[in-house]
Amino acid sequence: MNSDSSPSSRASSPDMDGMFLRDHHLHHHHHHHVGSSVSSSTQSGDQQRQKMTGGEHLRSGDAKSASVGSSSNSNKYKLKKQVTEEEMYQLRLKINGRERKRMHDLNLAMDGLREVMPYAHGPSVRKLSKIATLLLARNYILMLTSSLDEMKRLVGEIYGGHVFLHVLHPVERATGAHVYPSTPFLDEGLTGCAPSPAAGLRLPALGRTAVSLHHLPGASSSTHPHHLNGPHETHRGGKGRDEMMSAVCDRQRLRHVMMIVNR
DNA sequence: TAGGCCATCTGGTCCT
DNA sequence: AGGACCAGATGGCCTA
Repeated sequence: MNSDSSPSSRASSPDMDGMFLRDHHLHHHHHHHVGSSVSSSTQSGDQQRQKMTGGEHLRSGDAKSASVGSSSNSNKYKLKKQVTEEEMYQLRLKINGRERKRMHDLNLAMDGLREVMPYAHGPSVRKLSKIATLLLARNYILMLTSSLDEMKRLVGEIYGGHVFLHVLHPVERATGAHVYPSTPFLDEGLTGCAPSPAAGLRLPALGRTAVSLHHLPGASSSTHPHHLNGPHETHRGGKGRDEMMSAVCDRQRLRHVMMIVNR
């Protein structure tokens, strides 16, 4: 399954069963055979299967053949040796299929996360990348946590401290410093300007695909399709927080808040 | 065209 | 032993 069903989706994914073995995988110890691997990616499944089951298909780098060679039990060795190439082919297909399913499930979970993220959804909006989704989610959680804490403090003040429930933010617990999301959800993780070292999300080493911070949706530009800033404040005491406070002052909503707090 | 993002395959490791 | 998980490698698609 291709999880990209949005405008950002690829036009097509290679035939799954057909690409179970690329040329560069057959030549596992000879990576960077660019020329041959390019053509192999367009081969049909039958063509690749023929390679796999052909005379020179099993290199020492192959997992199963390697396990055969490393076996210390001679009987086991003979049994392993009897595994036919067809069986190995089927096993490879099976393993690849499991891995595909695992990644698809991961992508489904990522889609579920995107659905609850505060950014523009829609068919005309490019969906968040995986890294952007995770960074946004983290900062969104941080913001919600501190907002909840502030609501509870306000409720406590209104009721003369009788219902004062100060829930320490995880970062506060770790550092003793009070935490407010001073930047848009995504911005914090992207810039590394987290409230504290404990909260700072360091960008992982992304290999050849280094993330361009300024290109991530909503990171800085308000003209980008994703407005992560949206109705949420960009700093302490911003518009979003004012709205929240006014909402809390609404008597009906205050009752609702009290129900939640005292639950 | 380069860079970003992604899907897929693969081999290794860990767990049940 | 088999499955889950992970990271590396590779090629395809898209966009600035």
